[in-house]
Amino acid sequence: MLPEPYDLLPTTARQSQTIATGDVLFRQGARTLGLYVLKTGRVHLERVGPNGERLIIHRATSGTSFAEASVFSERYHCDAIVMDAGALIRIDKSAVLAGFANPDFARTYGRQAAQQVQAHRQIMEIVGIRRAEDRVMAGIVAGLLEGTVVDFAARLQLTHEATYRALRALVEAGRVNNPSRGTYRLA
Amino acid sequence: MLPEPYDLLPTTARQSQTIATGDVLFRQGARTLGLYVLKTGRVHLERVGPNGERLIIHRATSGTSFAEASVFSERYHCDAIVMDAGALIRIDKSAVLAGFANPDFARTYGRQAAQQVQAHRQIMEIVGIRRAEDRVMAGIVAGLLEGTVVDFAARLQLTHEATYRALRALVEAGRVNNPSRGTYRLA
DNA sequence: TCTGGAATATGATTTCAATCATATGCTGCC
DNA sequence: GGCAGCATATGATTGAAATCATATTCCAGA
Repeated sequence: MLPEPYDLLPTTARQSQTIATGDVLFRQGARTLGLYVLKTGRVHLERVGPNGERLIIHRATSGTSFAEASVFSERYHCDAIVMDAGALIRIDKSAVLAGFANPDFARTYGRQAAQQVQAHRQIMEIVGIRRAEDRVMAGIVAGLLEGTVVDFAARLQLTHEATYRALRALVEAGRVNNPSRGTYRLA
Repeated sequence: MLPEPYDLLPTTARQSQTIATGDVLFRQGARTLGLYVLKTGRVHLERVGPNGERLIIHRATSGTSFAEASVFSERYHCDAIVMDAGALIRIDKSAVLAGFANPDFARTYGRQAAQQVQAHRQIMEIVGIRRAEDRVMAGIVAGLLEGTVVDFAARLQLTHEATYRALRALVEAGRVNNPSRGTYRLA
């Protein structure tokens, strides 16, 4: 199903569509239609700087929403380009704006957003840790190691090699257990 | 005055207080009172991991709010410790929750939160750029260089030395102008 | 006006993560 | 069953940012 809080909006507010690599969902300056929930595939949000520099704003991954702020804007402020084919749901801007009149939707939206902000702040703190070993340890303590080590490394802004080495060092220091190939947990 | 959207809440929902270094605003597990807007000073949010590891969750700076998610929780999930003396305003949890019944407050909250999420995503993308010179350039294009270079460096998760060197390299490459000591802008 | 602290700025050295390379195990699929 | 692709894992080398050091400028405040 749709992630909170958008599951509370009328089903008429959603449009499913499949996307192919290279598709452009919207362009900087185009009138805003709403936000998107990516089911599968990959989408990049890119902005062109004042002197023509391309700048990636965000890389959306499966299960996440993007362009939420477009709901409060007349025009998109970046391009959305499909990197890997997949599927997504577009959620009407007007439905979201109307949804804020429903305290249930509004509170759920607020809770989700506040938790997301907190998670971002924590990741930024962790990414600011210089030593790979300390960073990986903090990432584990924060519960960021749930999927593959490769994904974990990307979230920590480390190469997977550096992450594997740090994991091994932590295991050798007795701070982390490695019960089986590819699984690590706090000692 | 108070930053959006909290300026829309009744003044009775606010309590001003001064804070001294070492003060503890709340502890992990304590009943939640609400969120805070820091006027001056510095506050750290810290969490204790399952095995007793101290982990900084967030470092709040002047003019920003923190513990927003506590509004949706029974207990605080981290400690708030004053690092530098200053002043702050506490905003009642119940007033915020009640505020969501007001569509104007709810939409303003939603807009603020969505924009903050976007800003965080962009900073995370920029921080993921490995080369200091590219990172600094992206930071400038994104408009992150507004205060001091020292603050800019901290936002980029670079040392200020590395940032100064990157700025000099960008100036020498003609990509950035340095009209006067301490001021840099796109060429 | 003097002084202390912070920002600006840059040089020298070190360290440690990125990069490059290689190997193995696992999984899905043709 | 075999092959392709990916995650896991680790070694060797390189490169670039951190660290350490130092100097100047600027500003606030005593």
